[in-house]
Amino acid sequence: MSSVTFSPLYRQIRDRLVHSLQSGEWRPGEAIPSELELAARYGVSQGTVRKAIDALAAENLLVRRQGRGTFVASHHEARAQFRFLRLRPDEGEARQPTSRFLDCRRLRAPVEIARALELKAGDSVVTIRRLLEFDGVPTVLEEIWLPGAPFRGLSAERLTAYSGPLYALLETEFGTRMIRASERLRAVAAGEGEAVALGVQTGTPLLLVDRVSQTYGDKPVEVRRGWYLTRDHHYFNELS
Amino acid sequence: MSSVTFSPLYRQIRDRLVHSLQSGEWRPGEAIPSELELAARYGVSQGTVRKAIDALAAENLLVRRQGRGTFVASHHEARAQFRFLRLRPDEGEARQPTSRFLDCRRLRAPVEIARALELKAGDSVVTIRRLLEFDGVPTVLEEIWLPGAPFRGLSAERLTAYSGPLYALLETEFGTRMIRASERLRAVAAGEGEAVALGVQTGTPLLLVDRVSQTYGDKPVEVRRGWYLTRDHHYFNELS
DNA sequence: TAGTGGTCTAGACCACATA
DNA sequence: ATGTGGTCTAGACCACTAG
Repeated sequence: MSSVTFSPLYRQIRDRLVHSLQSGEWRPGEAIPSELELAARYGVSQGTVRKAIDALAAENLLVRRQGRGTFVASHHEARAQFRFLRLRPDEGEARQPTSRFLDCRRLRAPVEIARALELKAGDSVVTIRRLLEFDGVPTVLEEIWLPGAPFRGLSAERLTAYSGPLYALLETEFGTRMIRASERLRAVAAGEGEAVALGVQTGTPLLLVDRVSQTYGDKPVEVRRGWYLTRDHHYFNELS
Repeated sequence: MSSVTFSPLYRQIRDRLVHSLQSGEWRPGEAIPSELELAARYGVSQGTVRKAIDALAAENLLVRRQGRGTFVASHHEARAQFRFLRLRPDEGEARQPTSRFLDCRRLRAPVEIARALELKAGDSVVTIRRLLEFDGVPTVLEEIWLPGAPFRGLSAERLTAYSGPLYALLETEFGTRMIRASERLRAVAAGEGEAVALGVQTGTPLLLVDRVSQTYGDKPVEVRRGWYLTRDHHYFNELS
């Protein structure tokens, strides 16, 4: 086998596990089969399955729980709540924001959005605008873009009826799980619209956060732009 | 052994390896002994040493190179250059900035700095101000605070004579290696000083980055505040 | 060719959760 | 008591690097 093609067994097992996750064979929050069962199924040793699962646990696709089993990660779990929202209060514990939905429309994808979501120009997309409030204080204004097809039933009513994290809703109701995202941050001056929404003066410095999220297979399925008011909060990041 | 105290063998080996790194037994860039040698030294199997090394490689303290050996990570390596500088150009490849040192003074630690560095109020500290330029464009203004004792010989001349990354100099000349850092980001308006240094108008939105860096044993050894001009650059972050 | 890390296996035993 | 993941071992063989 040529060296550029070489892929160790545990990597192949990892990929088959991802395929099972992607196909919905095991759903978020559920346990996957035990290591010994999987070893038997794939005809490899337990150690090889273990290494494959270790890799997926490191990627946060699976969660190991000693004595209980290995579970498919879910945005409904408490530990996942702050993985994709890095804003923290300057003082005190991080708290769950409440979201106020301002808008939810379907339209044809603008060129920029289409490119980021790997759609054809003119394909249908859903756009959402919302305001996140911490303890009643408007702190983040967000503009979200999703491909229309996988989120056909998404509407303002559906969003308003739900109180948890958006990604949890998308995971449960539409079977699309966000597993990774990349963000680009900038400092900008608040425009008219942002200023009104966040209750600050035009020109106030805001943290602009552009995000592209991906699901299984590195497929981009969300584009998001957020304006963060960092008067009493900050964006937290660990470098290692 | 009570469950709160339980520490697996590979974890103990990991800690002994860290101790050897901290004591300078193996220096940045050098190879550590082979897995079999270490297994013999510690009286455990190769597999256990392997797991300990895997953990340290995941923490970026060691770097594995198949066929060659395992090496102590160093800030002199190309792969480390952008681990602690997350600013990237909006267009094109990331390039190494040049730094212009504005100031380097020794003084008694202000209360805030002393607390962050776990010093006694009044202990000696070194403070550095510098400007990072990308392709000649001033883009980051930084104010750095280091404890005085470990960096006794640090001076403006020493800094100016050196052209590489600051952490590489601190590692080589003073034996202190930064291994981890946490950052807090905010958007702020440029004050008089920042505006002049960066060549922008007062009030221009800037990305304010506050960092605390740690060396072995989670000991904080650097406090840094940076003002990032995000006109043509952005702060990049991966969420997973 | 020798030495290094990388993969894979088989088996024993430990820690933890649940019934 | 049972079943799960977690640890540890010993040994065989593969992939890669360097002399």
